[in-house]
Amino acid sequence: MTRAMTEQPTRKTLPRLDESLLTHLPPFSRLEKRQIRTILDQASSRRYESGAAVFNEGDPAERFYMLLDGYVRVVRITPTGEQVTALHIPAGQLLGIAKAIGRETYPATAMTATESIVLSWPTSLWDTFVAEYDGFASETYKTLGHRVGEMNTRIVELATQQVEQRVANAILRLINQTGRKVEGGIEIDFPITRQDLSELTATTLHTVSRLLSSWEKRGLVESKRKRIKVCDPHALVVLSQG
Amino acid sequence: MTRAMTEQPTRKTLPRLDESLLTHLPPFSRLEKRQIRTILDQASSRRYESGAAVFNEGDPAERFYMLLDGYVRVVRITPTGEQVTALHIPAGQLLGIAKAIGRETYPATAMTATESIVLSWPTSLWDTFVAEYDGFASETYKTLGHRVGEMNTRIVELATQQVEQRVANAILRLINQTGRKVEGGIEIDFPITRQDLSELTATTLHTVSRLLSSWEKRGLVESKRKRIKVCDPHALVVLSQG
DNA sequence: CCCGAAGTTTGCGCCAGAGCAATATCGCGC
DNA sequence: GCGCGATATTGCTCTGGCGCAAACTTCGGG
Repeated sequence: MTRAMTEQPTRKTLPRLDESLLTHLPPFSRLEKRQIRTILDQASSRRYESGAAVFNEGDPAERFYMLLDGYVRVVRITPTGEQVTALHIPAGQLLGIAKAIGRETYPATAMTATESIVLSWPTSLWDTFVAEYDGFASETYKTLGHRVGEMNTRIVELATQQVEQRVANAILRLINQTGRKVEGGIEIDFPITRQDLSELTATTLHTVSRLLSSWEKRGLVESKRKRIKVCDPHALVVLSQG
Repeated sequence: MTRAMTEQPTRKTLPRLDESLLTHLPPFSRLEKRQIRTILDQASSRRYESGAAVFNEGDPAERFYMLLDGYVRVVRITPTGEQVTALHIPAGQLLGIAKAIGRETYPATAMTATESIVLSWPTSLWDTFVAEYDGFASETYKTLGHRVGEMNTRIVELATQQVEQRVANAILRLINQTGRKVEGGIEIDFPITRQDLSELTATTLHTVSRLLSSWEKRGLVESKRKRIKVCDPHALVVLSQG
């Protein structure tokens, strides 16, 4: 139920950032090398441990971020201390873009799911980015649109599907976003606990554990501590349609 | 469970639109009378019966809309035909703003909950509006931000609250958005069925009916067919916190 | 190598709320 | 004023999955 609050990320400015970090990322892909240089020179870079908070729900939105490497979970914490995961963000996406939707504070907490590398800029630069950099605004809003779609899907799932289907869907989505092909199947390439999955699917870690056990018996998945490998994706898809 | 699809809105261009329709609405409030005139001249206006679809999920987003009067429910329909209400939109807000989030199609269906009056413009004008009209973009994104917040809240509610709390919350939200003060309480000022409420809270009409009956016995609400009046809002708030 | 913390598995009982079904009521159209 | 379809109420049953509890496994640190 309640989870320990993990804390404080070690700040660390990396030597010097290379332009190639950004050139292939959608929000920046239409920009000149020179522009990217400017952007990088204004950025700070930070490494976060796994489980660290990049920003917290309700904090003033002083910076916006680009996740260079790792995974981030966007979670909300209820008055009773339960966590609900609203979204998973893979490397290469912006986060903390409260400004884009006219907010002064972050609407949710962002926690790293693995060790992660993050760039950030002060929110005061947001308007400049939007105005000066071709494609930045439109790509950002595309990301936003995608997230809205995901949230919508999650609402529909929560409203209509059984737990088994939700868990199957969640795993499939993780596999799609972050699957790594391995011997005998596809693995979610970051550590994920039963607890994490239960927060993602609005159930308990017990139920998730039972489901995984049962699937493992049937040969659909294999899982060790914090690792899940899907051996028969198609069967999972069938399950998820229920 | 499944609902009849109601259909086709009667098109009707009203005589001539008055500038005062828009001057006080946030997206247009900073504009000159002259600009508003231009905007109105490009708009078409339409009246929809209660229960009509303004646009459907998946349709190409050819127009965007401003709800002048009435209420609109934004719903998604599952493969099995169940409806899930994602959002309620009161008069004075934009809808169908797929373009704002980089989408080419509408992500959900918008159905009127009452007879409604709607203005619309071709999506091709979107960029012009954003570029030419001061405050239009920022107000739009504020609306969007607000909706994202609502969706988030709904996810958390679905994930953590009991049915009774969800129904109480839903009613309170409707009262806040659209409450009309009447003799002995506050009433939701559009017709809403048990079925509608169940789609809003991801439960069944039976359960909603039972809850309302029980609340009525305790004097918290009074309800007739399609009408709900809250007599003791505070008690409902207490319930909703559970 | 051992210990403790974190993560996982599994059994059991229970209950909120869904499903089913029958009946009652409302209000519109003719 | 009547009849029918849409809406609402209520009783009964059945079950998914949660809460609780206890044991087991894995891993990292000293």
